[in-house]
Amino acid sequence: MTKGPQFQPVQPVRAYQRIVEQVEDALARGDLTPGQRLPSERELVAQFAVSRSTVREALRVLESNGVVRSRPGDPNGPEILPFSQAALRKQMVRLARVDELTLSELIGFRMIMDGAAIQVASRLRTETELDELEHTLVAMRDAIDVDFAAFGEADLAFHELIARISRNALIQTCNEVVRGVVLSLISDKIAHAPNSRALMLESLHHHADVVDAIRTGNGHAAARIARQNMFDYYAGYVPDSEQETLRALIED
Amino acid sequence: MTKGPQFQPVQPVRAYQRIVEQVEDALARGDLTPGQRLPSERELVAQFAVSRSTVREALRVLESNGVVRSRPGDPNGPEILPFSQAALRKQMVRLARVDELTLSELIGFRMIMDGAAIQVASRLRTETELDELEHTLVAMRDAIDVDFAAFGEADLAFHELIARISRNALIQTCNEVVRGVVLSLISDKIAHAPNSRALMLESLHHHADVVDAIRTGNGHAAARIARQNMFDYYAGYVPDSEQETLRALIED
DNA sequence: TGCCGCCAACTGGTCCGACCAGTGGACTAG
DNA sequence: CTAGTCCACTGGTCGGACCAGTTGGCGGCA
Repeated sequence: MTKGPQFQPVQPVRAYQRIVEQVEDALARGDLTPGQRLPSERELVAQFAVSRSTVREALRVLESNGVVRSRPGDPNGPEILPFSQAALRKQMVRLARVDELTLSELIGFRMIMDGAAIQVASRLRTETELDELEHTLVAMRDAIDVDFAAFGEADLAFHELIARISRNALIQTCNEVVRGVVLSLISDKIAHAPNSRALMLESLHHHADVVDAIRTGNGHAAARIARQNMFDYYAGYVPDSEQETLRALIED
Repeated sequence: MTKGPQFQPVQPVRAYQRIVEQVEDALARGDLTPGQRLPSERELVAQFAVSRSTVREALRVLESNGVVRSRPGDPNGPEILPFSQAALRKQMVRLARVDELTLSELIGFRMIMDGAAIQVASRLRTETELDELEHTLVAMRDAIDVDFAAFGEADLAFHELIARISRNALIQTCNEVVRGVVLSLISDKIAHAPNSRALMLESLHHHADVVDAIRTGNGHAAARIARQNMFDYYAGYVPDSEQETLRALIED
């Protein structure tokens, strides 16, 4: 067993990295808040005592991370952005294609998250939130007569409301991100399904059942219905060999 | 109701962005795979017909996204990296501090993910995987006599194994990322808990109960035990006002 | 007086050329 | 055949330059 002062491998710290760190730290400390502006690039050159190239590389990193946004000609300078899921989704999309995330894994993830959100929501929901859920059901029914995109939006509103009632922003964010990734993979297939209207109707009925279960406080049943619904909705696009893992999520 | 050719707001596409897109697309198509090398910056200048500043800004974005890594003096050029959770974690940490993600939301998320993974694992596990689980329990028991960090590692190994058995890499990744975020927030508090040894022992017993439930195929019970364990382990660090949402996750 | 249109002073986006400290392979001397 | 040197090339940084676009103020017009 070796002992000693556990040295860490030291890698050179680039100048633009330290600029990024300073900005992010200021943001973490609250010295910088969304909506505020950064000085102009040329002003930052003076403050950080580096060249404009270096400042710009730091700004590109911050911009890519969704921290700031630069607009040409804006006299106020780069804008500090509020957090957005765009960056998180970017990472997940990359994870989906590089690490060969399968569709069944994404759908299984959604079944878990949505089921859990519904289970929690059935406990914490207030009467007014229950009314809101009813309203989203009406909106979904109306959307069926419009087109598939409208139905998708209404469905999104339903699940966003569920996530909000569950009082967990992380569930909400992950749900939306993964939902976006799934749809980007198979939305065209769904839209061209011959029996899309029947699918929408069935999905609507499932959602209504979920709301009923939530009303009676039966979170376990509500969650099971929701998972079953999502399975029925997506299972057709999942290879048979992968469906077993999804079925394991439906069990009582 | 307005109709018409649905014009999209057009924002200028920066040159470095199109370079980033080309590289990411090549990666998505498989023309570029992890381990391969990009041409040198000066070579990219020629291929993309832009200035070196532009190439470098694109490389900084790619590097910040965890796609490539540049090393000074490397004659082989920037390296294409395999996916890492570092970028995903970075986004979540940012989400945690900017959007004021509460500790209870993070813990609730882990309770859900870990519980679901255990539920699925109890169905899909093989005999050899069951043996592996037993081994991680032994490792945890041994680690208690070392120190808290060792116990944390053994605990991590347990949950990673669970996630692997659940056959869902997304669960695995999210679990590890969120776990990292949680620990970065309260690891110091846990390490200085006066009764840390008692906590570790109790946690070990809970884990053993989980494995027993998995062995008998009782996924529902296993998941409930796991969620209860995580609640007991972390609840002390969560404000009373937020504990209600976590309790909603333990119910039968 | 009040409105409108022009203009100048910015902004960020891109390009160029240069220098530096490293790296690593080829080449040479032993 | 090995060990040491050397040099071509790498990425990191710098400074200056030009362009197109935005913006706000100034001046002229109604």
